[in-house]
Amino acid sequence: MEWSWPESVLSNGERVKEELMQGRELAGQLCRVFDDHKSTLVSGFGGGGGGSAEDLVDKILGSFANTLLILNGKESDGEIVSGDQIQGISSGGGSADSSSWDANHTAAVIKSEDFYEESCKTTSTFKDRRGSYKRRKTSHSWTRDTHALTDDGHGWRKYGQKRILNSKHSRNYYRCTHKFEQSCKATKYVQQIQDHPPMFRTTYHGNHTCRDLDCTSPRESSNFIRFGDTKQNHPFFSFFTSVKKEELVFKDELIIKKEIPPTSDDRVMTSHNNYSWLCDYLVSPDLTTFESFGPSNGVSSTLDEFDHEDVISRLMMGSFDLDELLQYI
DNA sequence: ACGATTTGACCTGG
DNA sequence: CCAGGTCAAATCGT
Repeated sequence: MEWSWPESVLSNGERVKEELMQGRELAGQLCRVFDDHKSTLVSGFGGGGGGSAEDLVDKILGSFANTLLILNGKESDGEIVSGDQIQGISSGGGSADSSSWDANHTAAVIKSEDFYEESCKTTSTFKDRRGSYKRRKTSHSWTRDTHALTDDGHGWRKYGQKRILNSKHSRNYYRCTHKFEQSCKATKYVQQIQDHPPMFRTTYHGNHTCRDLDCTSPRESSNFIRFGDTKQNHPFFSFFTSVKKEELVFKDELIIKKEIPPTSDDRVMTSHNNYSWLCDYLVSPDLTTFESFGPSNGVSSTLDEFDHEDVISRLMMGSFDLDELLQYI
């Protein structure tokens, strides 16, 4: 199918290139920052990190935001642009499915959904398909170790519990409260990995695409990246830096509330996919900007083979040839 | 009544 | 084959 980028995109190609080059440069700097914080990758972000990494990510986010806006031909000249606005822009272009971006990233989810759709179509076989799913192969997951079960600000609903081999404690599975209402694909599982002191490992999969305040951080008004906004408003950073005066603590299945000061050393983060977890934040599933040009408009022939995450990852790693990217424009 | 949790069944990837 | 991830009926809590 024939498809071409909007004229505004073509005329702004140079500016796109500039923005991306800046993003690449900043990403390179950020990578060096990460290297400096290898052992304590995440704790360095929050309280005692000095903020340099945050600043860099701010700038990178800004670059990408500007790029996306230019691509949309709706640049806003230095204006602070929130993710909400970006989504609004993108929704005008094509698919209104805010989860499509994420779907393109998470093969397992796609498979799962495909299967589910398939099940729905063949209603005769729909009944009793428990446990029928596609296990995620390449998990874009990250873990968070805490000494207590922390409230991460999202609405979770438990959907399963499992005893894990060679583990004293069973693993609890949670999905986003708004999984069905808003097709939010975020899941996590929590497992106690140590007794004294108690240590819990929470493994997150997928991003929240829901917009409910209960689901996004209740202390933040949006799950969307707020480009150009203060650091605190980045979900990425709020995850680490938001003040959690209240923490839920499990004790023999009894949940008690405990006042604790926000500590960063309590939060150890491990990515299972290098920087992809960061990319998940950098590119919110709701940022359907590329997608808005997408399949419904016939761009799929090009962009389907255009691994968004890979591109962003490579941009992050500074290994992407900008001309290579611009060929897609 | 309704939403959340529990729990055994079920299915898949490795 | 089996450990892990998910489903959904039963149960619980409000």
